Amino acid sequence: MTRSRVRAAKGQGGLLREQLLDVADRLLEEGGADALTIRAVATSAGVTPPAVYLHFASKRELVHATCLRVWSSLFAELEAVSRGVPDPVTALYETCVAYIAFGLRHPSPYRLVMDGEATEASRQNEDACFRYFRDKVAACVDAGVPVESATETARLLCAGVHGAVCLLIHQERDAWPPDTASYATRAASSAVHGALLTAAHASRPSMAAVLRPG
Amino acid sequence: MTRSRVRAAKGQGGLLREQLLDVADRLLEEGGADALTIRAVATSAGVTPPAVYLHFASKRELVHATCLRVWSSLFAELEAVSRGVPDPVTALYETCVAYIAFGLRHPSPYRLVMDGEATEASRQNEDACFRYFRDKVAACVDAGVPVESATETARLLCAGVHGAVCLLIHQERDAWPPDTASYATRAASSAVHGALLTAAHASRPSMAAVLRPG
DNA sequence: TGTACATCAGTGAACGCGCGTTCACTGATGTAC
DNA sequence: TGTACATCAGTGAACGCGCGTTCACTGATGTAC
Repeated sequence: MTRSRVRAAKGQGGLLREQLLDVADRLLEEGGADALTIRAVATSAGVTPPAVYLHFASKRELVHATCLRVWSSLFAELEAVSRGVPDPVTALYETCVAYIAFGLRHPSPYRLVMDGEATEASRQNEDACFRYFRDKVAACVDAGVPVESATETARLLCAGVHGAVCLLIHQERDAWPPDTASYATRAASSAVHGALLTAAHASRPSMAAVLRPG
Repeated sequence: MTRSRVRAAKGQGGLLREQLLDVADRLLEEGGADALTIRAVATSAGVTPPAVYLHFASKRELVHATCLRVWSSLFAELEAVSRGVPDPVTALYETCVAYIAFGLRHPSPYRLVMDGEATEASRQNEDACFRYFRDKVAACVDAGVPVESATETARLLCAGVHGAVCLLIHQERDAWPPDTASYATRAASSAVHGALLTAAHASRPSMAAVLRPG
């Protein structure tokens, strides 16, 4: 709530755009998607609601621009984590851990980009995220991990990490898992093992199959 | 949209309550949580909005009652599926498949009960659902499956199946997986294998660990 | 160097909308006398 | 058997709210003459 915002200089009207996006980030982070209204963003930026329309054609575009920022920071974190990890399976695992950690650190933005309405750009980012995982799986395949289809495996993997994030976000207020961090690593481990194992031989689970794996 | 509903007889006012819940189910199923409004429910039941308040104190209570119905049908389907399956691991797997199938068949109700605001009763049902999975895992442990903690394993399992439902719901309009049904069984298989394997020895994923499992 | 003017970043007040909810009322029906 | 009355399922109109969005306006600032 910047009380008396200084009006931007003549050619610098675009400055407000960045400020609005910063505020939108913060409101989303603190109050969830419901807190992301034109009025709240404007007021918190120290400006009146119509001023928002100087930079965004509609609420939809403001939300969309906010989502693009979330995707960018997710990609940045994923790319940072697997640098310098030679073992491709470990790199895949670390990617999963980073993904889950991102979701837990930014629950509302994560939910917005995952559950929000599907624009063309959001679909592209989802695809890019999926391809990122698939490429990491492909690296494992190149190194000799037996997997039928990298694409199928990546799907199983995405389901696993996404589910872990969802459950932890939903239950974190109840302190469901005693230790969130250790659960995140176990969930990542479970997703990697499950996806690679299922994609390798895809046996129907049974006592016999579980007791004599491989 | 029952145009001219016959007014209930003197002692039978409670009949409307069931009709309202039926309508609420249908609206939720067809239009998602946003379509579940007092006005829409009343109109679709052939009644005026204030009539709803004769049977529900608030919108919150109407939604809550609708959620209870969703939980009931989920539990009924889960319980029906593992009857007569002697192998406990297979029973666990079939439970996962049924869970995912339920989510896919009722995407909006599933999302409502999983992501909706947490009332005391909704928390109890979530706990009951979790316990259902944990008991199925415990049966596997009793039969000799090596698992450190049934509770931890059930958490990994819930994350896996929930993630599979979320991703399939979210992507089904794009026909992301070519064959939804086969993906559902693979996701269930991945969740079971991943959870049991991780809970058994919990090795940090690496090339060596993946190539020499067990 | 001074002044008229176009430009541009924002304001202030209002719009229509759908929502949950309230309140005074109605009209049929079973019951007491 | 007939009638007054209490009960009960619903109606009709309206309330206040927050929302996205629009429109006419303002006032500072750079620029042309």
